[in-house]
Amino acid sequence: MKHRLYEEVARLTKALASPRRLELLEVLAQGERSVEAVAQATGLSVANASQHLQVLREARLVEGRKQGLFVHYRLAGDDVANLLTTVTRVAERRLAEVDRLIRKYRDQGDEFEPVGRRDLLARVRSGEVVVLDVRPEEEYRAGHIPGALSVPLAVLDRRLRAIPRKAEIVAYCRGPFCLLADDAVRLARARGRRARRLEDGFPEWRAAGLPVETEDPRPEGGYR
Amino acid sequence: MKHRLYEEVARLTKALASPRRLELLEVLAQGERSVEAVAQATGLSVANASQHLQVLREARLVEGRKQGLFVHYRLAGDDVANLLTTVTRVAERRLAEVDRLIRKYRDQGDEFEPVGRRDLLARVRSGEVVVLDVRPEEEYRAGHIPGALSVPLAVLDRRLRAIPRKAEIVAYCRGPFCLLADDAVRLARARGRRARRLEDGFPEWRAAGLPVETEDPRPEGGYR
DNA sequence: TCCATATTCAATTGAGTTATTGAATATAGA
DNA sequence: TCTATATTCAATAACTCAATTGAATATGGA
Repeated sequence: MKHRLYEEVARLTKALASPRRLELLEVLAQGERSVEAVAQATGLSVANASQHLQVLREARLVEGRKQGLFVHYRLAGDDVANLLTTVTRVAERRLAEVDRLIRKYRDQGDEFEPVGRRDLLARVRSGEVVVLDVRPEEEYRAGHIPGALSVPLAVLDRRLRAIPRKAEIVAYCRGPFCLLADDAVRLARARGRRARRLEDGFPEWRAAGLPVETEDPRPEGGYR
Repeated sequence: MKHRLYEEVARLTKALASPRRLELLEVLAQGERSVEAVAQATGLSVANASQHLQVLREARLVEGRKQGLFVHYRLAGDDVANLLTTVTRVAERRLAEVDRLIRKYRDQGDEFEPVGRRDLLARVRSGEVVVLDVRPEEEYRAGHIPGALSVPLAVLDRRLRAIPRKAEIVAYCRGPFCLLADDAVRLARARGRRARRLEDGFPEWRAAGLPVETEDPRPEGGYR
């Protein structure tokens, strides 16, 4: 009956699996607080805070105590505070590791130089690279590099999983001074991918007389 | 910039928030394993195991090493194994606490005696108790106790949240020898609710000439 | 080169989660 | 009793996750 325990552990980790609730716990780690005080401290709406607190209570990570109009919540025990610091420490270590990797790559030299326009087309065709258009979708529809997928920054993290790990990612946006592609590259690298930005952007591509696609041959992106 | 870290911690706990993945980690804690070996050990399909392993890899909880046809996965570090035991220990303690509470209540006497038919109707009307019909939905539709909600066992855990904590829960099923209601009561108590079963079941209720409802006045249950 | 095999991908389906909104409930005090 | 206030409830819409299926990819050996 090992499953029973896994279920229980998962109930607990599920309650922890939300940045909001982690923040709530952090607040409660400082001491007992009313719902409103918690909401204030975290910037959540009162109703939302209340619901999150109930999730935490069902997982027995916090306890509530009603006194007059107020319900005072607090951590359910020292082991909860411990758990919180343990999991945070592991996350910090992982994060530091990622940073270290990135720095190492960056120092390695031209592996992470921006990509030139000339190289790109052939490498897209060969499947060696995946080109991401990280501009808003309307701009993509109005014209984009052939074979590029429309992946606005907001959905990149989610879509990343659907892109083969071995492919190198090349992101582009509106031009050399637009930062969208830089953000995309940073995120992709943080997830362990090889990623570069196109040295300039789509306007320059078009201006150079290179081919442009206006219909999307794989709607929502061939990958997912 | 505290949010950045909460996001990171949540990425990690999200990866842990699945009984399947916890089981995978447990297997990998014993040593390096190929995808197929992991699938075998856990009873998951290979594709499913592979996907879960990738989630774990994105969270940097495991690492993969390709060798020939096989990819060998292993835990990403000692801190992962530690985290795993820490979170399990907390869950165990919570679980034990719940058991203790239940036992305490049970020993307290008639608070947890089954409910008699006579008492029930008045208490439903007063809102003092919530009556749950835990039989399959077809049976509920064919006739049930007035005011009862249809909550088959499979969805009970989910629906429980929508039932006010202060209300006592009374569950019934097919009769005194049917165990559905017992399971429901056990689950509800494990979630910290006051819950009892009806001493017998619906057939006896009907046989006693008590009122029966056949249309559902609050479809899918008035609560959620 | 072709084949067998381990793994991953891509799409789909159903289920669960989150934030938001407005209403309901409960309590203290006038 | 009525009122003001803290909290919770209920419903909804948008998003995210899990399992399944069949196809695609990569590798080692015949």
